[in-house]
Amino acid sequence: MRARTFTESGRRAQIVTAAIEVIAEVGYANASFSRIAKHAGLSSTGMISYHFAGKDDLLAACVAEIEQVTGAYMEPRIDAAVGHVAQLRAYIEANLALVGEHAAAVRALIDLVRNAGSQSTAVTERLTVFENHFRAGQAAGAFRSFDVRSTALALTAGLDAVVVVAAAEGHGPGELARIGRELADLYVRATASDPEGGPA
Amino acid sequence: MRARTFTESGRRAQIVTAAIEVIAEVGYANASFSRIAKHAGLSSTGMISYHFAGKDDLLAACVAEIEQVTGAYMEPRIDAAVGHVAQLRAYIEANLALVGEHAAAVRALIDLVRNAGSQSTAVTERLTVFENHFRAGQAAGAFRSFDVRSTALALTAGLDAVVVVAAAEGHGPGELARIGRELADLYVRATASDPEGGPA
Amino acid sequence: MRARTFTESGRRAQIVTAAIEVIAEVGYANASFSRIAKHAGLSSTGMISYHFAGKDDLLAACVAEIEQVTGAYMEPRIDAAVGHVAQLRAYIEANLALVGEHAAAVRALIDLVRNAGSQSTAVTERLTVFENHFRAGQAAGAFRSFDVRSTALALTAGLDAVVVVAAAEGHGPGELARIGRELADLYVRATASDPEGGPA
Amino acid sequence: MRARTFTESGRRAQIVTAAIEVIAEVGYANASFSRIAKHAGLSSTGMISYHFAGKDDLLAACVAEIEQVTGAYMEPRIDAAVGHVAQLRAYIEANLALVGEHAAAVRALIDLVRNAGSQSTAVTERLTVFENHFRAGQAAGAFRSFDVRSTALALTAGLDAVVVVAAAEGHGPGELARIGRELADLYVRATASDPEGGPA
DNA sequence: TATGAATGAGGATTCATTCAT
DNA sequence: AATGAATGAATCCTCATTCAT
Repeated sequence: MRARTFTESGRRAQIVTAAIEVIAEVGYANASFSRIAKHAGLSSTGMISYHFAGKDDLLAACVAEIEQVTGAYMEPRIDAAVGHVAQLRAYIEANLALVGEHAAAVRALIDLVRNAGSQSTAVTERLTVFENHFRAGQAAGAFRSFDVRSTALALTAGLDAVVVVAAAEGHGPGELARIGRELADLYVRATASDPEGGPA
Repeated sequence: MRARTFTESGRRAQIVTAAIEVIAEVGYANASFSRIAKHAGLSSTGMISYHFAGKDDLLAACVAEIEQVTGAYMEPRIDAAVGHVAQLRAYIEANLALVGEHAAAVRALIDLVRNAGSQSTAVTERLTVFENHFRAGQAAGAFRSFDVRSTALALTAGLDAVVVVAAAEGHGPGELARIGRELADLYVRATASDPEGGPA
Repeated sequence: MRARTFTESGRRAQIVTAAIEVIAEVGYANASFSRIAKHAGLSSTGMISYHFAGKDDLLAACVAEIEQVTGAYMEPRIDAAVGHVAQLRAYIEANLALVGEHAAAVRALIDLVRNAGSQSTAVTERLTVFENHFRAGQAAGAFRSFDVRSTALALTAGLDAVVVVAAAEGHGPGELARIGRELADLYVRATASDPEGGPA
Repeated sequence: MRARTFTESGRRAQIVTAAIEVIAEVGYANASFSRIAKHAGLSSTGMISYHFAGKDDLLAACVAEIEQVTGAYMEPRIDAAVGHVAQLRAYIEANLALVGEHAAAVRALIDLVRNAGSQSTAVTERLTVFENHFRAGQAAGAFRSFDVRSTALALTAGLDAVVVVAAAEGHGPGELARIGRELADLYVRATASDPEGGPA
């Protein structure tokens, strides 16, 4: 029933799960210890402070938990794709598909990243992954030459926005797949290497 | 020196300016009346409540003020461009250039949009503008056929992310122009109509 | 149109009238300068502070105004009655009839008396009037022998309560007259001198 | 020393007791959390908010506590009386006697009922009790025919007023008993059924 | 006379955290 | 390991009053 990371155990995991659901429901800004404790069925917030060093610690644990869950879902799908372009497409489509499976986790993660992103190391990681992927793809001729940093930033942020809206609107798998293809098309074209000659 | 909307006067404008700077500095979540009052050199938060009906009112005034300032900067530049594609490019480049002129305003606006966006009408407007622009461009053959909603969402969110980082890093005009061209390239390619034949 | 005491003039009277209406509407506790100023069409509360030494002063002016209005209505009716018992009855019936004519004033007055009564001299006056009336009536054999103080207190407070409810329920003149007779009967019997023999 | 309801325990009861005393001292309108906390020896108002959902909750707890205390005092005395008239008299005399035992509670209760009465169910109850008592007594021939509603209202309000003043003046038991008899006489006469013939 | 901006204390409430048990 | 009471700072907001214009 309850998703739990292998590193978490018992109460910690229970609180993390509750926190994720609360963040998904009321947003990062309104996710107080009070609300989380109530959602977790705890009678006091002291319980949370006891198990976590502070709010940052709890939030970091949430990020870790979500990444564990989402990674387990997305990684095999990405790895199944062959080639830099196909993997980019696979990433995007898997991310949209993920919305259908773990809507709360996805919404919570994006909210967390937006608001507490600067502190977490886990947060900057995805950007680096994208940058490296783009650089490798460029070297292999799969992507055209562009500024990997700005591009990675723009594309991941855009993807997040689409995912959040999709999660909020509660689409079925079919519609999510369609949106995933749309966005993948968009990003693939944006980064595609030019055919011989190329544009002026 | 102080930007002010024609409808604002005296203290109201002063408070709005302070609020924008505070939001840009510490973020929407931490922009309390206390901090804003201190930043504005006011002795109490009652002053703010005196001039604004509530936090929402103040925030709305901030959005209005920023949009006034940014609109005055960007609109002529966009209007100077001819054609749907050129205008898309102009929008993006103008937005990056704006960072050099009004960094605080830009950062504050994006934070405001992210956090209080759902309430404001002004907030959803830009999305609609993009959607309409895409639709018109598609009809004119300037853009390929794509889902205007998801695309508008992804591109505006991506643009915002790049702008925020650029603002935070304090680039000079030259670097900002370069990033603007990069992003414009990215988005133009993403939305370009296919040459004859086109891809499979 | 506007009821005004001869001692009041212009702005003061306007503010007093507004204050009475506000007290009648939202109650003494919620009758802030803000609300009164708004109701009076004034743009600031400073206006009120300018014309009145303080809240107590304004409230005293309200009491005076209301007593002027209600006195003008009730006194002739009471004076028309002959005899102590008949005057008691006339007082009660006139008070209920007054509800139909000046509901707001009556409600405001009772609220004022309840909440600010201890300070005002005007407030304790009615009690004294009742006590004196009872004493005189007792001396004349119209009333039986009872503690005039407790009785005056109990009867005036009971009358007030009935008046408040009657005012709140918006009865027509007929119903108000009926209630007046009911209450007059009650109080006349309560104070009536015993027939020869008297009760056990 | 400290009155406490069986349902209350520890701090809650302590705060309720302090609140009752504060209300009795400075009145409902001025009974702020600040004052109550200070009176209870608490260092912050947060303590109160921690134990009570809000001001309404605290006030409701006060009413419940007082009713518990006063009920325990008055009920046996009323039940000991036989007959409708005797019970009316017993009620009034017990209420005055109660002032000698729990002056603060009585004053606070009346203030609470006056100001926050509309919300509480417990508040309208007494009126209904009186009305039913009168109706039953009328049917039994103990009371004359009168409008039970207006009468119940007038008599309870009058009783409250007398009680409040008596509580404020700090009478001894003897004086309170005298006032009780006075008022009981008054009310019994007011409601007594006519001897054969009846008055003109 | 009149205005309305400014003040600063006080209102209830929520917050993350600590501590004794 | 767990509890839950206690804390006190911080939140936005309303209040009556003052003061310069």
